[in-house]
Amino acid sequence: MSKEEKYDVCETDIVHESVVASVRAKLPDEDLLADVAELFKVFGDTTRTRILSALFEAELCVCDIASLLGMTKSAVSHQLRILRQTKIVKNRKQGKEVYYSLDDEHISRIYKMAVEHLCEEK
Amino acid sequence: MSKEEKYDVCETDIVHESVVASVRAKLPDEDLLADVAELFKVFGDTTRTRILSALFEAELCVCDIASLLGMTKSAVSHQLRILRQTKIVKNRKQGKEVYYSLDDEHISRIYKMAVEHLCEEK
DNA sequence: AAAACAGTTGAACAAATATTCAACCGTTCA
DNA sequence: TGAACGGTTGAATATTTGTTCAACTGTTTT
Repeated sequence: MSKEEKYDVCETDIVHESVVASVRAKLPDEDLLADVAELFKVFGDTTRTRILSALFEAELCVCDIASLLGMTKSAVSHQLRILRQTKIVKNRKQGKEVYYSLDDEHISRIYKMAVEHLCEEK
Repeated sequence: MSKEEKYDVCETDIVHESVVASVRAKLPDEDLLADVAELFKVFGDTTRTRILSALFEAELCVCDIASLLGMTKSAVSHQLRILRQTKIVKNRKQGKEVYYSLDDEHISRIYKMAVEHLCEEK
């Protein structure tokens, strides 16, 4: 146990070893944590939250959303792909148009809860 | 109304104008949306979610957290600053050590809700 | 069949962000 | 007082991520 072992990582002596050990035992596994972070990351972008709050009101095609947000269809489509991959949004093709709507009520509630929280705060 | 006005933004003819108008009227204001996105962005990082799930279990000093996550104190401190600025975490100084704990129960519930949601899904 | 349109995609670019590194501050203890 | 330690900070670097641009697919319409 040379002094050289005590780098910046600080994993010796002074740390409250017993507390750290007990917390470590209770930590959720890394896979779950990664999923949680990924879900929140999806909500953590203004463009996507704008898209979502639009879809809370109605089913919309890409062109509608683009016009609503004042963005190009391309930019919107890119973000819709992310929302689709994370199962937050689903789509339905009709003729030339692709209509998007919310996929998961469960996830919607998380989002609305946050909005309400922030509303109260003000 | 020349043809040149119809760029990629697609804000003419074919769009479902009445639907778009009614949705636009119901959209939350931009400030709120920005706040929502910002809050989620904070949760949207693996390091921060790991820190938070540790603090759910116990109050911890920076050194504890660093050792728990296998990261440098500096990296942890940078992330704690973000969590502090967004009022998700608070700190208490005692001697040389700074102890961190969760600040807002309200926000904690949002986080836990997401974790539960993802647990069920599996 | 060809033109027009809705939407997607991949590469390139620009902006945002996490970690590292080194220097620093404040407290404790010899 | 000064060395040791916990913690913070700012600049630099590396990575991630959002938007743009141009090319493309598939459907409708003439």
